[in-house]
Amino acid sequence: MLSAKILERSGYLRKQCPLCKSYFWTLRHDQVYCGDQPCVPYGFIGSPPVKVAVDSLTELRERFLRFFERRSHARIKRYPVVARWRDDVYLVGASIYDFQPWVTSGAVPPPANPLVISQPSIRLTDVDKVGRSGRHLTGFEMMAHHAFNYPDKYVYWIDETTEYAYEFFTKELGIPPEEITFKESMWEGGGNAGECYEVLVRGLEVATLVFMHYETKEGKYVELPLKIVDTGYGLERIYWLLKGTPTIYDAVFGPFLDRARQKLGVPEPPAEVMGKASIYFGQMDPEVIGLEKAYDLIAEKIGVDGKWLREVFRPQEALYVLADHSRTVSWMIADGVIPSNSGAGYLARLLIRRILKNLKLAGIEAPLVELIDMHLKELKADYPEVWAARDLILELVDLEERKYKEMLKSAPTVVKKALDEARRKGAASLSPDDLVALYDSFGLPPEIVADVAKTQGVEVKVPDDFYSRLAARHAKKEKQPESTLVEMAKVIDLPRTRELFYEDPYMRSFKAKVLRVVDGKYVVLDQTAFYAEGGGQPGDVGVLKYSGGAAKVVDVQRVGHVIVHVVEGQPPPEGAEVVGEIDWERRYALMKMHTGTHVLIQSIRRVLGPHIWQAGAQKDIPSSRLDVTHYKLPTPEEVAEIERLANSTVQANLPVYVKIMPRNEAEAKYGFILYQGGVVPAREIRVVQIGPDSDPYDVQACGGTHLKSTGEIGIIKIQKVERIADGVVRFIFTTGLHALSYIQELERQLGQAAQVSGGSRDNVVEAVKRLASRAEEAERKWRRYAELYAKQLAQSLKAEQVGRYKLAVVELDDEDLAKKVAEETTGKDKDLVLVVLGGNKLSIFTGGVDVAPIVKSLREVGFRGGGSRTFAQGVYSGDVKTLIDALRKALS
RNA sequence: GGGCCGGUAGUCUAGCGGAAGGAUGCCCGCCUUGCACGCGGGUGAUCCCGGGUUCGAAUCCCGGCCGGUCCA
Repeated sequence: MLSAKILERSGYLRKQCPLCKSYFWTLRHDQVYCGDQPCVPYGFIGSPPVKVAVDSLTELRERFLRFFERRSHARIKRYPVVARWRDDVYLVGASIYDFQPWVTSGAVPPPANPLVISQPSIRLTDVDKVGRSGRHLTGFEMMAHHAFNYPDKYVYWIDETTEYAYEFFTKELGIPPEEITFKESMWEGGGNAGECYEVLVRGLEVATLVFMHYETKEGKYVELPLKIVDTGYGLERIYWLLKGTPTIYDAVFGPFLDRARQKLGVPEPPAEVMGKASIYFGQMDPEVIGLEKAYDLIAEKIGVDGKWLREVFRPQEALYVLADHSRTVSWMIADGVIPSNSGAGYLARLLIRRILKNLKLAGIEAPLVELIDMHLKELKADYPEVWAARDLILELVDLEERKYKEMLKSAPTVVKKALDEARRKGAASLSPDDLVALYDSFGLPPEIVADVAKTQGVEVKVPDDFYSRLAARHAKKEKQPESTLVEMAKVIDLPRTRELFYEDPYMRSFKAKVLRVVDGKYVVLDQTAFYAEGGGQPGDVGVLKYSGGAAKVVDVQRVGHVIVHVVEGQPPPEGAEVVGEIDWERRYALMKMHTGTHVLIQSIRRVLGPHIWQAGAQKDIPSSRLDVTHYKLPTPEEVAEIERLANSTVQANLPVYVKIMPRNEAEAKYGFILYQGGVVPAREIRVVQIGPDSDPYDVQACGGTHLKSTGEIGIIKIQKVERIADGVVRFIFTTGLHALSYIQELERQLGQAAQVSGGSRDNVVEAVKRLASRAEEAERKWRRYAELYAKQLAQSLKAEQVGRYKLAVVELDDEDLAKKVAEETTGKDKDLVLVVLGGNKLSIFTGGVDVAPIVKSLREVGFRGGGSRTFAQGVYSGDVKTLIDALRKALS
């Protein structure tokens, strides 16, 4: 039982729902059901529970935040929707995501305690229901207050949290207490769990109050030292409740929908029908009973024609999808997501394609860019950062729309091909498996396939379970856990290795003591200057010298809190004193690469735009690579500009500072742009800053070894840019002396090319062009003469009459020429059998003579080969004369 | 990161073990006041690259590269 003082004090009763068996608290003696979907229908549509003047989402959000500020919560700025501080999810799906895992695990203190926030969140789990159910959104704001209770610092818990909710809904919003139901439930997610209240008003869940205090381990609940108040108030849901509109979309996107309807000439939906449908839709799950059946059921309940209902609904649904998805996509792009075929980018593409598909199926023809631009103007006030990314959003949407149209254009051909194939196999239409294959390989949604097939006169039935079939095809494979170099258990008792490479990145040799040797090749020291692989920088190599020998260090890895040296040769004995020497030339080159990477990504960002984020990087010699998010291959001019900017930064010889900072402080000061290299798992993070405090060029969280100043990089040379995936561009570059070698190599090749082409270095291009045109000319001439020669040969060909056929034998080594001769002769004379001999190869060309019996007889005398009706080819062994005789015999 | 599909004239596409075919474009001519259409002729392809199987590979197999798409 989950109880709260405010409920008991106010006279709430605890009851059990006869349908879902949940326990709930209510003031109404006559309330039987829990008040949640699907046990009860919505009761607020057309008649909201209060007449309170809340005119916009902005106002509601502000009232919520102020309400908690007045109750001593610190207001926190919203986090990005892209969860760059986590490696387990792409997008933020709830306000608590902002604090997982570092705060929730207790490793990092929260930015304030208690705090209040309104966090834009994205959830794609119910994406198929958006636009249809009347209440599902892919993007929403979760308004939340959080309190983190530590063993030594208590903030507040169930009683206060419930009272806040009670007061917010009753006093701030003026909802009568008897309208509010608190349903008890259990919440689980992200490895944590706890009891919770679902706050319900007239059938709509408007908030969830989670009391998180368990960790889930092997299916069991383990009490956490930290007790976290995790609440979520749905901004859009509450606004809908207050407005009582037929769907949540009408409430949230009302002004936009009006303008869109006007522009597209889509009539206002009949509010009463929409409202009723929304209520019924809320109570059924179209995935389970099937969408078509759901429509029919609803039509029946409302008392209208099913076909009519569909016609009314389809364009409205399309607009709802447009409104919801376009806001979500805008959030994503503004946060640096580039639509692509993998990663978070795929999710953005998915949403854009869903919009396009729905508009098309509803028969709405309008450029998506214009519709989205219209929406952006509505979003401007609430989301200024979205407005700032307007140009990028529109460009990317336009790009996606064009790609999608391109795909649709290919649809008739693809569908026709699939139909032909199906017919060949004896099927009259496309099977569900065919549809899945078409979607998988070409991205053609089954509805569109059905549409296209119809125009080709074939009915295709789209199965209701299409998407689960698709899922089955992509059944997950077991991911094998990454094996660590050395079993953690074998080094867990050792003290943390002292990291000399951080204390002095320029240290080349050091003295240390051998603490342990595992399996004769893994050496752990008490301290080391060998950098352990991490952050895209390879581990160092070098040597460990000790009295009586030396061992080569070939790799260095972190295992837990110690650093393991992988050695070849006789390892030093445990307890020995060693002198470690690192391969400084290599290491120094890698430092140039690493600092160079930071300079480069910032230069790319400054040239191409703020949507540039690191998508991966590997430092190596002689070349390194840096993958960034960008939607097209940069032009040679852009690359040149990036190089110029990067090298002027090198020349400016900016200082490079490394600071260890508390996570919250660093995030507050620099923002999430810190996390270019991925997740940094620590309470304190290592910040690498290039340039002075007053005007830093670049700041990143990074665990690598860096130079003291950018001048040491020497030079940054981009060698190649390539698109490794949609939305990801790879820069291959080099620095320092490796860059010099590269340039020298280019020069050497240029010199050679000049020599071969007979020009000088200054005019190689001219010389090569000349060569190419000469080659072309020669080719043309060769063709002409070959043609002439073939004609000549054809004319001088002596054919002997054999039976009713003519036989000609010619010796030719050139297959192309032989073909030409054959064209000349067999085309004119249908009775001619032309035999071309070349080496031990033999070809027979005829104009119309069946070659099969000839080949058969030739095989008997050493010929191996075959061919079509009028052509044969093969090799022979033995005497030519025998062969020709056999031929004559076969012909006559 | 993984699965699926594909890569043949400038562009689109057929062929899927036996002489690389069509459409469109381009060039020339005819028709026309001119353009477009129409007609006749011509031009244009290392069948993505490398290896293997075969007498013979665009076609089958293996490995790359590139593109598309779906799923994480």
